[in-house]
Amino acid sequence: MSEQSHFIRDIIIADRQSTKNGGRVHTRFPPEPNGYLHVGHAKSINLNFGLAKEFGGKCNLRFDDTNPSKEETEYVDSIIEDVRWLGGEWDGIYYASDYFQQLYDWAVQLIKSGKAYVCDLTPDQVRENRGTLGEPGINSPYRDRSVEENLELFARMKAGEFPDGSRTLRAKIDMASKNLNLRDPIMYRILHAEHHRTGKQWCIYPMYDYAHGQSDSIEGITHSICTLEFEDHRPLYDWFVEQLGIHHPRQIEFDRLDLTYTMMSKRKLLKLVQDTYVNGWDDPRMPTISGMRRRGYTPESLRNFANGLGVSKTAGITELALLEYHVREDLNKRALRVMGVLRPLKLVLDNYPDEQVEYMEAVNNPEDASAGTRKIPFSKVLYIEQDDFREDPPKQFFRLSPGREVRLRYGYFVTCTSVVKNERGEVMEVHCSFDPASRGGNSPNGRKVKATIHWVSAAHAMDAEVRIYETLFTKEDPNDVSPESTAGQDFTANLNPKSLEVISAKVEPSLTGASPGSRYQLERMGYFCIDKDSSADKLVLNRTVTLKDALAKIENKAGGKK
RNA sequence: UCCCCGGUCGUUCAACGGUAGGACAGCGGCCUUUGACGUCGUGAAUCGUGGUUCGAAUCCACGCUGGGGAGCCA
Repeated sequence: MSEQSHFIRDIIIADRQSTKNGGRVHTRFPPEPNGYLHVGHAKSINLNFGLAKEFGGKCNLRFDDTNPSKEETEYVDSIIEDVRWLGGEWDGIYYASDYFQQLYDWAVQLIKSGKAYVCDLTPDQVRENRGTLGEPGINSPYRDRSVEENLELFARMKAGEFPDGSRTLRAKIDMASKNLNLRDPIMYRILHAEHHRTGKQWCIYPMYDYAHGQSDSIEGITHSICTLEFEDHRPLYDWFVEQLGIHHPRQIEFDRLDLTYTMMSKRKLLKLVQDTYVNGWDDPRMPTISGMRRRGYTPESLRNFANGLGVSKTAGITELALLEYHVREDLNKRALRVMGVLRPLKLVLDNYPDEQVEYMEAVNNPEDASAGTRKIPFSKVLYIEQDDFREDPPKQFFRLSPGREVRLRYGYFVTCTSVVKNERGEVMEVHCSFDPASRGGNSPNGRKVKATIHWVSAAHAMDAEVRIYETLFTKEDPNDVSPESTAGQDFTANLNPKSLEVISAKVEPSLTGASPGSRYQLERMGYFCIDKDSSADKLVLNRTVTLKDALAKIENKAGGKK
């Protein structure tokens, strides 16, 4: 199973052959600490760390912390934890803020060479002078200040003599450029804010465009991989390092990950958290790395997913099904099997001795013989899944129904003899007779049954709270707010009211003491993971993902035909 | 209106002038003490029009179409 090649790998291979950078490969993963990492970042992490590893190079974890008003230490900590969990092995942790002094010195150098100037225009005036997509901008009246004046003003900006927004340092490039990023872009703005690392040491902060390339350069980055929206910034990235005459990393852009039914905008994820549409950044419904970890995803599954994505410049949208495929594949290999009944229906074996308890042997993981077996208590009164019984079974339904025989997994063959209903006509109890010759679920005489269902002994089962998750949004594109819907509607209108369902389930007693984070397959129901909200007397399970469900598919189709 | 980048099965990625292939999804068998897993099979695509060429998904031109771009955000 070799990885597919892609254009970035091809570029790196070509660069190594050309002895550019001395054959070195050095990448970086540069998040801004203004939120939690999400599955989209996993793609970038996988790419940057993966390429470095593949070519015997290095990858830095660098925080792009140039905007103190949005950044927090909490985010730095979570990002480090998430990158580590995903398996990223960084050469070092760096911060753009470590380079503030060097960046400042370089700015002075650009002023001296006549390539930068202090501009006194207000934000509104800057915007007006910038021109439009179709028309050129006009030069700032401060564009031709003398080097001396610029030097003095810039020093005073740094010294804190001016209020926020009153002045900027701009690169002197071309106000008529077709590329708006080249119309004398702002390099520094005044921000009297407390930075999470440098405190109040600085009151001027470099803009992304001025800080990023130079930070890459300082770290000796060879390939600066970023997402497509920075394509238009590349000429500016190149311009700065060329003017400065310093090491010139190559910026390469690729398409960011977009997933159906998933919101990737950090800003909007923040809104979900702040307005409590979800229970924090690590809510298992969130596409954040921490949310997915809590939900039960494994780092391997995320890595395999990211690896299988491919890298291109086509801005597309990946189906959520691909992600689910990778979790199932990984969990199938490693998750221990266990029986649990999500929506219990009482099943009574009329011909089973009242007080008898037998211990049935069950396989822990059919995919892994070394996982061994365990004993599960079996008795006269059991719980089975409500969905596994139908009084009037449709043609394709093979499970339990009046008169029909099925197998209780690892238990016995049982035949439904009668049902007990309440006054509303709902089935409250199912009565069966069992075949003593079928102990363990073995066919006594070659007799076949079409279904095997799971169960739990009523007297021995543990109660568990199970959290069933569906997609957070009802639409493939959460941002698709139909125009007819009243103005003011935003993506929250597409929130799925059924994204979380909490139910009381019955699980086999072997789950006693299961530790938070451990993952299981509840046979026939899906993969689950023990939530951190669990306590000694209360087990809480998150459903990571369902198993593929052939019956559901059949029924959906039948229902769809109507 | 201007600039940049794209357009290959439903989705995603490959094919780098020489047989359009994989994965997921779909469909249909087989297997099955999980309607799971596994396994076998199957349908399904080069945006259009010209041109270059023995030969074009690939090169060129024009058109169509999608994404990005006018933060003192990153």
